[in-house]
Amino acid sequence: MERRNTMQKELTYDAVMSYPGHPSADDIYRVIASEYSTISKATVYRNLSLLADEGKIGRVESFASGGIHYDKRLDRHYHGHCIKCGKVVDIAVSYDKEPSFKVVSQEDGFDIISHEVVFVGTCRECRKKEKENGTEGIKD
Amino acid sequence: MERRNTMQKELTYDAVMSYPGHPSADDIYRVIASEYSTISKATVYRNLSLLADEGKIGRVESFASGGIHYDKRLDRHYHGHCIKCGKVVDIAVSYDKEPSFKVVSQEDGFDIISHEVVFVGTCRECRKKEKENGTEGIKD
DNA sequence: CTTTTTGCAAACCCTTTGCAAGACA
DNA sequence: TGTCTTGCAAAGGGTTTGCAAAAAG
Repeated sequence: MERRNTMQKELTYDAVMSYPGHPSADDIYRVIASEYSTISKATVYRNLSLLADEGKIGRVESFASGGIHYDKRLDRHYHGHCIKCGKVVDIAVSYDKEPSFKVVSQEDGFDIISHEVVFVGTCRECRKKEKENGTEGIKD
Repeated sequence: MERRNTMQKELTYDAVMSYPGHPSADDIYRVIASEYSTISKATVYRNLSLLADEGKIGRVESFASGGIHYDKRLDRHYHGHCIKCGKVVDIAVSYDKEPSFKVVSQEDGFDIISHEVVFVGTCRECRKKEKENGTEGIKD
């Protein structure tokens, strides 16, 4: 499988690099389509997946929305997943104590490749919206 | 909203409690449908979601498959997500050092409710399958 | 030229929803 | 009774796939 360079591939990569935050595939598609209207959604999906597989961009599973988000940052860092809107945001944290895990039981035979720490919560925009609407406590 | 008990709700709960591992909604549906063939998939989905919201069963987002899995265990424990088949398995770990996180920057205004530690890797069945087929290194 | 990549549309998977009929309290 | 819950079928969203035409090397 010899890999070829195409304008669509570059547009996809550039769009991720210049997108603020953690865009979904559809976010990227819309950006590109706005200036290159004939690009296909399938092409964008394929190229994003390819770029992530090649390690050129990051791939983030959203805990909250279930969908896939992409990330220009390749270094190890932490994400917050907003339970209200599903958005993924970078979180700067440090450990008081660095954790180190020890696998106590491998009876299930699971082979650990890596671990992720995911923060779950609410983003500023969603809390602001709730405060404005004052609907926090309202149940049907 | 007064909640009512139905046979479907009990069947759903019982199916989760007796299912080994971490079934998807569809896994549970198939179990119930095999002996109570008129149950609707929507009912199972609704009841699983309800039971999880009520804290009677656990809900697990699968990193690997993107879908939702359910869990009979309600205590805090750790999961391994198989990148090959998407299965969720329990992992017994202990910390050499308990981590404690400190949020260094809240410039993004993210409000942390909880955090999850997710182990990513391969389950025994998938590694066994790979070994048998000997297809590890084969690329198209 | 050969093989990869594209665009299109349809297929797919998993989950949710609208609604009338049925079941619980 | 009143209203919560069910079953059905259809809609939904996010992503993937098959295929012929176009483009890269």
